[in-house]
Amino acid sequence: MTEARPAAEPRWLTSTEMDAWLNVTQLLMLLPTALDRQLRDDAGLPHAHYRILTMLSAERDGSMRMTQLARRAGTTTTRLSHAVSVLEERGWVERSACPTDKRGQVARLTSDGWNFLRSAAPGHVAEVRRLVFDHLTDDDVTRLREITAKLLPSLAD
Amino acid sequence: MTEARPAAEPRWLTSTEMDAWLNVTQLLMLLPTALDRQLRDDAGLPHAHYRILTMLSAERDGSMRMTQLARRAGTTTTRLSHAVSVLEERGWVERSACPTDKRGQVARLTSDGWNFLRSAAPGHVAEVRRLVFDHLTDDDVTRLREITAKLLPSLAD
DNA sequence: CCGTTGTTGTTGAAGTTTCAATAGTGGAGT
DNA sequence: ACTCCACTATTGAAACTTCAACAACAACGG
Repeated sequence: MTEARPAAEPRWLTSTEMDAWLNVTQLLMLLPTALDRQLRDDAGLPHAHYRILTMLSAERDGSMRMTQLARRAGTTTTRLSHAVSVLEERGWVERSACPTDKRGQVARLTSDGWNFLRSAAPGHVAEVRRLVFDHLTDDDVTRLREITAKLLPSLAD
Repeated sequence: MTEARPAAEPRWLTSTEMDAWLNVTQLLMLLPTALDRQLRDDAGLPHAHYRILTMLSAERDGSMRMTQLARRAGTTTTRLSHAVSVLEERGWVERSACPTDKRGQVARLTSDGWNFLRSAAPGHVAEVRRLVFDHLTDDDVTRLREITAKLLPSLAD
């Protein structure tokens, strides 16, 4: 025998892959921090909470089941449960029992929630432009959409 | 006069930009969570802490000033200070006074720190491959490196 | 109908990040 | 030497996330 099974030399990253990965991880650290800062300063909530509101606002009635909302927002049910509690205290979201499944809860954007989003959106979009799209060509954007689309499926369970 | 200054209609995202942005933000939510889970389960620390160790390991003597380490790791000095306290308790990092600047502190990877990294790296690289590079062509990787390189400068202060 | 298993959503404690405040030192100008 | 401002790093409290445990209901098979 030559070597134990799990000790087989791993396939390390190539030089190009390593460069890309260093950039990606740096972006993973810096971009959320930058988005959080703008939203905290200007609107008083973290990006993850803002995201929950926008996902609700994409529904016609501004409401969604908790589990589905968690999936859409890219978060966990635990995180969502805590977050909705905060958003509920601020009056932007309301919980109600699901009529078709007694286990379920439905989160709904309140009137204040809609108003808040309308007031916060322009500043946030401006920041997203400033941080991201101002630096990219149309072709970059298309390619970014394609590449991210390839990565998402395996991350969504 | 027609309208107040800050109320000018913002430049909303185009359809393509919005698609790309939805993907990017979803990635921003899911990828760190996935990296954290693998590292917590297999190595017992979050990705941000692992990243600090790898940045130290890239230095020949495994040591760096706190502020520079924070920049390299894409974090803040506050976060780093807390993180190094944890890493120090686990025996993977040591602090010492900077000889040339009495305000400064130097973080250094210990022998245990090096050993830990050697043991954790293969599993982590495998996960990075599984989550990211297995889904991308060589051209994708090159393009990803270019696009991220365009975004980083404005994020690094 | 009953037991079993899976799903939904919440909770509390522990760990991590954020924010504001702070102490100590460096550096430039007077 | 002194003043002023910038830089370095840390601290504690509040906010957010993670993890394990749990309660309640749904869905399925016997």
